[in-house]
Amino acid sequence: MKVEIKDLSTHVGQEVELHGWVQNKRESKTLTFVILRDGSGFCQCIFDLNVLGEEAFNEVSALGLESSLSVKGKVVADERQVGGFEIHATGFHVYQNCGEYPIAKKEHGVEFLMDHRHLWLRSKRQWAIMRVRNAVIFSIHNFFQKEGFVQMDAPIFTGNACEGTTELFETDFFGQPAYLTQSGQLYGEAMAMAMGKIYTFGPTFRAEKSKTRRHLAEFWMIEPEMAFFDIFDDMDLIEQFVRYVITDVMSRCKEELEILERDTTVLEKISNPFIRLTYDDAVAIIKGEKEVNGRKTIEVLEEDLRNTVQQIADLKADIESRETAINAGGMKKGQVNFNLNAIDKNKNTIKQLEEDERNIPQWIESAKNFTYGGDFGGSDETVLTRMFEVPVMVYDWPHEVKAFYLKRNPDNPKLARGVDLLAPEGYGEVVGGGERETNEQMLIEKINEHGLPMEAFEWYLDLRRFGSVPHAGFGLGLERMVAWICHLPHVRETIPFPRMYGRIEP
RNA sequence: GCCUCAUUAGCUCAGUCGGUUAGAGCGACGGACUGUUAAUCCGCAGGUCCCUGGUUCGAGUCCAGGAUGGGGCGCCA
Repeated sequence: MKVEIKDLSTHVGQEVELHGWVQNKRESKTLTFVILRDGSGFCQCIFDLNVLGEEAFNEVSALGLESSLSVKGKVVADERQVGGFEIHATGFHVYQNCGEYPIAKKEHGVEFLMDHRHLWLRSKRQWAIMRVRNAVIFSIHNFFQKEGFVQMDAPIFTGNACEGTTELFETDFFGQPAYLTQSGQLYGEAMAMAMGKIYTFGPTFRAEKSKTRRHLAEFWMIEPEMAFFDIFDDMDLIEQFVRYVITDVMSRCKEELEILERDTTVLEKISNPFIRLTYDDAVAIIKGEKEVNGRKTIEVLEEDLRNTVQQIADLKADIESRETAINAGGMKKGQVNFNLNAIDKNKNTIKQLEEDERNIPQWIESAKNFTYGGDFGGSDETVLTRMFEVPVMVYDWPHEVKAFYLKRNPDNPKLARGVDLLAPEGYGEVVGGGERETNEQMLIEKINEHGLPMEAFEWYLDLRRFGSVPHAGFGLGLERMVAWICHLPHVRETIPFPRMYGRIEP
């Protein structure tokens, strides 16, 4: 009977047939252990010389990693195994025995792995990440659907740079210049006026030459837009939404998060209320004028820097002692390998820590010198979120630094009702949104101020001419959300084939 | 666009003050051993030291320029 690995628990004691690839293999004289992966899971299959006979046994022993095959055998429960089951093979069919597989069972560099992304996706960590991504997408749809939102799609080709700020990819649309969308936001507003509550879910393109762990040139964004919502309704929804998605994904991806060695106690903090700060309060905290739990940002950062320096020293001492032990001789080869591996790992960690060591002083300077009125930089976000265990929402921004379509605070027209949700653990801005300007005249002023072509916004202004209502929305960066949930060092691992500055293949 | 770090075997990395024939581990391959989970043992193969130019009796090593990549800033989700 043909079954998938994920369903083995319902077939204990039965003869089944699995189809998959050799994820790993260990051989001995009479037994060969193959970790088979079929996309749904991993399962050890045991091939016994005495069961299969010499010819068949030699064939399976000779299989290279990622060879494809089907295996017939009996399902046996075994607690020691990943997934809890193993197969005692009675027969098999090889689809292809492949040669040396490029991705070895050891640490690889980023560039090598990115060049082999089409194969890297098969590895266990990537498998886990892609399943979390899938779960996040599923949860997002679940949340909005149960809340009565209608999913609608914004166009990907646009005729103009709609927000006028970022650089866009230009393309040819039947002889006219066109751009790949940087946001579905404006179209979302039009759709919300038709349906009440909508959300878009699609790819977004930014032509910025960003080289950071948070940026992609092509990424997926979820943009809900709600009629009759103000900034506070918006923040309530953001909080509810983010909490729902994370809680749901944690419960459905236990195995995946375990593979990723994600410390979920940090994620569980999501059940506590999120921090809400006005821009003014956030600036005071960043600059160290206001304490959080009796501590100032600069002190915390300086302590982080000292810890980093200490960690580097500790790791170097560890490397040195291992090297001394190896050079002293008398060590078994296996032990030597183990120590060499540990040294390699430590050296990699040191490289990362040394980058922190170079960056943290810059962040401290940037925090000290932050001038009121400016937008937050990546480092300011890191500094601010470093002070809290839960996501932080910052709202009421100086209107100059935010998009033209944001509504002004009626009590203080210098402030725009935008809100950013900053994730903990250095993941930065995961959500950006706010209440939209409803006043036609204010919008016209802003469009002129930004030097945008008025004729391209006539349709948008119509939304304020015909039944204008308070409304709000936000945009969630899918990849940043996945990176945060999985605790990944870079968003490039959260999308099957990342498109970023300097990377268009594979 | 700016700052910073890097580039040596298929992969991960050593390579001292500029010195003679460039090393290790992993992987691969051949063999021994083993209910194994990246920690057994022996053997074997494997190099355009990123590119160009310069300094020098001599450059993987020093200098200049370039390419590619990592990270940070700006920009943003």
